[in-house]
Parts: sequence; C-alpha cells; structure tokens
Amino acid sequence: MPGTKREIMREKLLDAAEVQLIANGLGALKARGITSEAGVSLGALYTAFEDLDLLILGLNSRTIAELHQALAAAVSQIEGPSYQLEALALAYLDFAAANPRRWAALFDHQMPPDTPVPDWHLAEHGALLAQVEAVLESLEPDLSADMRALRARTLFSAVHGIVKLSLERRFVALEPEAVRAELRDFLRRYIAGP
Amino acid sequence: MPGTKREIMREKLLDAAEVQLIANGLGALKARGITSEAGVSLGALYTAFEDLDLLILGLNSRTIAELHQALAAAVSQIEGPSYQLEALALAYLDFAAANPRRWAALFDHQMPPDTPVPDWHLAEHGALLAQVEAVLESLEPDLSADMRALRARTLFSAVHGIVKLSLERRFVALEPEAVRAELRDFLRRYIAGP
DNA sequence: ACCTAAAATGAACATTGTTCATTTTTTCTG
DNA sequence: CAGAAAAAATGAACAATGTTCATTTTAGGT
Repeated sequence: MPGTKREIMREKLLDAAEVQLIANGLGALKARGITSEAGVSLGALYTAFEDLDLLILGLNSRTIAELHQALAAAVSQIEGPSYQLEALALAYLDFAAANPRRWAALFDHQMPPDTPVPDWHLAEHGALLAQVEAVLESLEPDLSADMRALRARTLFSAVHGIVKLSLERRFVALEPEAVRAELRDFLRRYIAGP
Repeated sequence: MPGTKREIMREKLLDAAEVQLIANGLGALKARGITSEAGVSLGALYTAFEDLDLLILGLNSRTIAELHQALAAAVSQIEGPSYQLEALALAYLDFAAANPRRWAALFDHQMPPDTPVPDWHLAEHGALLAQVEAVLESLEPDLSADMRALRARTLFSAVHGIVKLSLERRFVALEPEAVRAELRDFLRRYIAGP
C-alpha cells in the first residue's frame, strides 16, 4: 500500500490548514502557519504537496465534497423538479452562509499564471454542475444534453452570483431572510420561462 | 490648487500600473514593476498613494468609469425598458470580453482583512447599480424603492455571475455567441416572470 | 544488525510590500 | 533674487513570504 505515509502527513497538513482557513480566511494560509500548526517542519509541506497551491486545492476538494453532500441531501428530501431546483439553490446559500471562509476559498483561490487547474479538481466542480443537470433533466426532458449542460451552468452561475455578492456585502448589508426570498423569487421567475 | 503635483505622480503611476494590468493581470501588479515602468523610485508609490491596495482601487476606479460610460451608451441607444435591460447585460458582457484583465481586477482584488473599502469606491459600485435601477423603474414602476434596489442587485449579480464564469473558463470553454444567446434567454425568462 | 531508500528538517535564498533617514526639488519670504 | 523652510523623491534596509536543498533522521527489507 504505497503512499500511506505521505497520506497521513497530507491529512495532518490539511487539518491544520483548515483550522487556519476557518479562523482567518484564505489570505491567512501561510506555509509557516500551516506547518507549525501541524507540528511539522516547514519543508514537510513540500514533500507532501507540490506547493502551497496544491495544498489549497486539496482543501477545496474537501469543501466541495461536503457541499456536494449537502446539495444531494437537499434534493433527496423534496419531490418535484422545480421544488428540487429551489432546494438546491437554498442549500447552496445555506452552505455558503454556514461556511463562509471555506466557501469563499473555493472561488477566491487562483492558480498562478499558466498553471492549469488539475483535471481531478475540474472534475469535482463538474460533479456539482451535474447535480443541477440531473434536476433539469426532470424539469425539461426535451432539452438536448448540450443545451441542458449550458442551462445548468447559467443557472448555477446566476445563483452563485446572487449568493456571492450577498455574502460579500460589497453593497449594502442585506438580511439573510431577504436573500432567501429573493432567491426563491428569482427561481420562480426563471423557471416560469417563456 | 493643492495636490496638483501629487496628482501628476498619481496618474503617472496609474498609467504604468494599467499597462502592467492589461499585459499580465492583477497578480502581476508589483510595487517595483509599477514604479520602474513609471520611471520613478520605489518610494514614490508611497508618497502618492497610501499603499499598493489604494493604487489598485484607483485603477479600478478608472475601469468603473469606463464601464459606466459603456453601459450608459448602450441604454441610450435603445427604446423600451426590457430591451434596455437586455442592452445593459450585453454591454456588460462586451466590456468584460474586451477588457478581461481590467474587468477581472474589479472583483478579484480584495482589501486586506479589517481594511474597509473606502466610501468613495463603494459609491462608484453603487453608481453602476443605479443604472440598472433606473431601467427597472421604467419596467416596474409600482415597485418600492427598496424592492427595486434589491431587484437590481439580484439582476446585476446574476448577470455578473453568468459573465464571470463564462469568461473564466473554469468549466468547459464556451463560444462567445452562445453566451450572448444564453444571456438574452436568461433575461427574457426573468423579465417574463409573474 | 546492517543497508538502502524514503522522509523530514531547517537554514538559506529570492521576491514581495513597506518604512525611513537622507537628498533633492519646490515654494515661500524678506 | 537669495536663502530658508517645506514638500517630495529616493533607494537602502527590513520583515514576511514561498520555495529549495544539503544534511539528518527514520522505516523497511534481507
């Protein structure tokens, strides 16, 4: 069973990094902070991960897995595609509100220029989208697969945009319940369609 | 006329920073790169601006002014609120596509923790939103001012989300014309709503 | 028990943003 | 216009960061 040793170190580092991320946000993730929190040497980070960016991708991987579960749970408790779509959006909002820093890291983190995001991580994002597509398939069975993928992405993007700017408080503050109502109304309008 | 001297230096630095931003993106904006491009000393940056973040806010201020003009031009050429809303969204997409790095800097840049965005810059973002609100006022005159502001923000967020994820190519690449069509369809559905 | 390969270590390096004593320039004043 | 005072510009120095690598420690197999 090769790699078990490295795997233990990786998880120790990820645990330590998660503590820092939750406490102080993505910008507070420093190589020295993580390794000292984990009780290992500075260099250990670079034998366990290629670099700090890959460690952060590992963190985001964990977060996506949790988010994926939360969305799946929300959909499974509801009947009817349009209600399921609403449940997805509200679960997304809830997850973001409950885990603001880990959720923000998902989108705030950027790879260095000319460094592609690894395929395995793109696939994880894709799995989130697939959840929306699955519900869309029930809602509009006549759509081609391509169109459905595009529609899912549009919907995801719009909901994400609403949730993101709401939580960022770039503009005026907004009460949580107002955001929920607005999301619901938004979906109702969008689904009502042409 | 106090501050004229400092103003010249500020613009020289902003011009130099803009060159770097357009060429290599937000991540390539370094104090030394900007000052050497501007032909001034490293310390000059800190007599003209409080720090690098405030310089970047100055850059974003320029970009917002241009974007504001582009949106205003788009609205003014069209009659009828729902077409104007569509024109706004498409102009937003066009601006983002034509100025990807400056547009990305608008939202990718983050102030350090516990450092608030200055009011004058929040006001500039607010002016963008006000353009959407103005069109919404024609479209749905019965909405209260509060509800109209919220609705404008929702709409802006959704359009922004679609445009952002489209240009980021986080998921699969997408032809420009498909994004335009999707944006149009999105607005038609949203506006049609009950 | 030895030996080898893997892993862990932390000192050293390069690159950042930022500060500040010093020098240069500008502006005011007599 | 001369000289002083104020403002601005300078770049060396500092602290904080990610990353590397020669060295030391540890693990596992024969």
